[in-house]
Amino acid sequence: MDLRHLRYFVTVAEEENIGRAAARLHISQPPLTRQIQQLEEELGVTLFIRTPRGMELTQAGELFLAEARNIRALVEQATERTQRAGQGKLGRLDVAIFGSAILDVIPKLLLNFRNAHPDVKVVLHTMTKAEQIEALRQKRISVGFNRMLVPLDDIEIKPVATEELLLALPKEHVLTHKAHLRFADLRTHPMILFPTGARPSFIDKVIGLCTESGFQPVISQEVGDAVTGVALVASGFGVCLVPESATTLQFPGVVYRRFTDAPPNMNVDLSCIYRKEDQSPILAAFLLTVDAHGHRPP
Amino acid sequence: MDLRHLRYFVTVAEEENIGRAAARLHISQPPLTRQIQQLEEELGVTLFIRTPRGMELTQAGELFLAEARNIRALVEQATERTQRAGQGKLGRLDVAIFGSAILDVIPKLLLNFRNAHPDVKVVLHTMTKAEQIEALRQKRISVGFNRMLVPLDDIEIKPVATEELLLALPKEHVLTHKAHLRFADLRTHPMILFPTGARPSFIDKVIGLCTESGFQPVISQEVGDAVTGVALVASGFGVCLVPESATTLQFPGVVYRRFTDAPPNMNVDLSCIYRKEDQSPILAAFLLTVDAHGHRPP
DNA sequence: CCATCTCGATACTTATTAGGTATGATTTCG
DNA sequence: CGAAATCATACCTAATAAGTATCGAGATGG
Repeated sequence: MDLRHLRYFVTVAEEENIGRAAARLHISQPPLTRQIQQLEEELGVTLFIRTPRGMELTQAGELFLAEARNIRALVEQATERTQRAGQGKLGRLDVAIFGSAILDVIPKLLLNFRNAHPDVKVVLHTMTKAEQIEALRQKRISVGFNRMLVPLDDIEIKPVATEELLLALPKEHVLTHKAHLRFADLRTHPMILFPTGARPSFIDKVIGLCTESGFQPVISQEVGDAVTGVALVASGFGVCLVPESATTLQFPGVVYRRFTDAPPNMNVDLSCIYRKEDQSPILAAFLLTVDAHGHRPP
Repeated sequence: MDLRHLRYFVTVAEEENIGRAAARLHISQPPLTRQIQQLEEELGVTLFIRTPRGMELTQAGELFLAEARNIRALVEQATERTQRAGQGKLGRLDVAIFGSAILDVIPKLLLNFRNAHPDVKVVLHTMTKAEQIEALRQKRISVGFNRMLVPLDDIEIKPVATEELLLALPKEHVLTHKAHLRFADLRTHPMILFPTGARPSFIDKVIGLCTESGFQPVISQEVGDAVTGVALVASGFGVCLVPESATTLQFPGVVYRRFTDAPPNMNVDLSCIYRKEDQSPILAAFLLTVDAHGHRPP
């Protein structure tokens, strides 16, 4: 039995006449007669009573008509849904983020993507950098977001945003009142660094900048993420260098200051990573959204 | 797209390997490769990632796999159900009965049929003889039960049972105490006759018997059916000739008596009627049940 | 009441397409 | 680096669906 048989059968049942049905199907009458006979023979059931006026469904035929229509509708629906899935418009995307990345750029990105692809279920997973790479390789996720990524053979790195580094410091701190804040001013002030965990990471960027400026940072405390860092700033543990997006965190007693001598390398990247060989249309659509988002003035 | 495509697709998805799938399908590998390509082309969707280790479903492929399995199961179910319908094991049978036929033989018959064909929904309609014939012709019913039927061109009549006529009479009636009740004894006793309505019917049978015995019945009352007749016997309106099956009706104060001189024609038939050209397997199954039921000692 | 029409069935031919054989291209693995 | 495994391609054969012409049984209408 074929879907053709069902199509033919439904048409004959609707027209109650083989000739008219054949015309509607754009074939001639004899093959249609034969296909119906074939269907009846295969089922072992008489589906039509042949009368001199045409074809009349038997009770079994009535039942089969309902089933055939249902099956045809399901086939159409399956086709449509599969095509939508193939175009990246239907399905699921597992995305990994790191602790404090959920601050500014990524939520906007996800919101854009959800608006453009409402039937793609985006599932967020919080993972460290190492966990993200392992999860990518095991295909538990399709995209990860992170900073300070080192190239790998099988993982593509796509820059999403570059953020300037700002200084988070207590409202009453001596540096707060300087007209021109320079990076070298940090030399003697205790600093909160983050994140602990896998290297290289943001912490190395900060230490590198200090070294370039000719000093070793005075480390007050190492913490897990920017949120904790800024919380400690509020508590007077010291100052903390944070990416610009962290300014979303408004702590009472904490202010953010830009450096007036910011060198070109004094910013930190945010990238997304995915398997190089991943051809998933949903990923492709997601990367398009990332591109669209990325094109904004520096 | 064909059901073949679905079958092939599901097999390849299950084996994750075209060669093994081809073996399971008892075809060679190249045509299977082509059919899968064809399916992908028609859908416009990549269903598999080809790797040197085999075929791996894409996300769209996973979705299509679920749909394809579902469709295949439905096709199988549709086939099965249609075949059961074609064998008269599934469907609906509309049966007409007359007022008091629901007393003995017909309920037993219907019960037998329901046990043998539990998935055939039997729908009972109460109709007069004329209504039954009209409903048969309009295909609103498939079978009718009645008595005293006259042959028609398009309607087949199949005898179901022959019942002796008994006399229903009040417990205190003078005839109750006669050792040998003869038909001619009815000559002077007021009788209740039934049914009113289309002729010929049971009433004509009774009048005919009286005429044969050489008298005109004294008509006390004409009523619609046996139930009403026996009820009036209980109320003292007179005696009433009823088919044997009416003895199921046990009224206080009413007794039934057999005639000792019952002539061969002193019984009444119960028949079923159906369209001569009706080839419905459900009807055929029902008539088989009627035959099986009919074979019982007189 | 017979000619005519309608409808499905059949016989035969043609065209399409599924399936088979042989082989190629590529990757993995010992 | 050779061998094995995997899917893809080219080409041919076989199965089957579709087309043409015609038949035969009932209805229809002058």
